[in-house]
Amino acid sequence: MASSPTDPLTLEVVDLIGSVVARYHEEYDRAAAAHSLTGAQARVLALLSLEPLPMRRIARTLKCEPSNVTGIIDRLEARGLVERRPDPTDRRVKVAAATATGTRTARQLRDSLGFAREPLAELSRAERTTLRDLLHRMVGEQA
Amino acid sequence: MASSPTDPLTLEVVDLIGSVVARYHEEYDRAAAAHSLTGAQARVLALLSLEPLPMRRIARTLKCEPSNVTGIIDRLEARGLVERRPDPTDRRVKVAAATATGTRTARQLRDSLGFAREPLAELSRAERTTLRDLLHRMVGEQA
DNA sequence: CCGCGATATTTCATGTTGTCAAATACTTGG
DNA sequence: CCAAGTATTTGACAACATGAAATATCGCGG
Repeated sequence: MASSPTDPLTLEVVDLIGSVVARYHEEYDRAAAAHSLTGAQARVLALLSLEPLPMRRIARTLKCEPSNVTGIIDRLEARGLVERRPDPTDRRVKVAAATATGTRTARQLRDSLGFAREPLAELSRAERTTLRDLLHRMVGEQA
Repeated sequence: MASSPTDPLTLEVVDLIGSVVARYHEEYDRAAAAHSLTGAQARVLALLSLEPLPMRRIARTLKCEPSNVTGIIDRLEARGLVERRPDPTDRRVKVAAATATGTRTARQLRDSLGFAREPLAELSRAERTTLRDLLHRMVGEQA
């Protein structure tokens, strides 16, 4: 190990990551609230706007119980943003898919988020590249 | 603004930050669960281990309603990790303070977190310094 | 000094998210 | 075909979050 857990520099970086995490959530929830969505609903809608997914896969991606996903999809479906489809190859599974309205909402959400997180604009292109590489190695190593 | 919201490099960094956020939560909740604490409880306990705070200040730091803090402190107090003290200068306010046990728990929590987040060790000292500076500018600009 | 508006905390009602256990429906391999 | 396994839902419950209303206290203007 390159440094002890209590190494001051490491602790400082860990704290900074904590700040970034807090900030990220704040903005994510605010953007979601602008569409009367909760953070969890927005996350699932964003997922489904990429591709339809069976309930189980959503749960695995979110690292939560499938029974939890039922409720979230229920609420999204009640608002017409998502629909449940049968899986032709396995009648047990239900595939959740974003509706046209849902896809549109997801795109607006993503745009407003990308825009809100633009403090990255304070960094130069070269700096953003460096940041990308460092973060990539971090998440790469821990995955 | 230095780049459009849909700039590919910016979007990639934003996605990476999303990964870091997810990973951070996962580890934070796991470390908290090791002490039978929820994420919110662990966060408040960590706060109070630095210095005692009035309920209102806790709410402001957590960006939530004061009525929410009441419940979290209730649960921490029931387990002897925190205590409510009167404020000598204003009898309306109650100051929440970590007990000796609470302080010890908070320290263990912090150590295990620092250790768990040691994928930072994959980065050299110079790289961690660069990362610190970049993150610092990010959160500095947006604060 | 008195009273009135502001502030700190709590309580209550309600909604969302999360867990776990059990029920139901379906698939698959022996 | 049947038993074991899988996908989803349901129900009970806890934590977290908000907002409105109640209570206690503060501080200031008159």
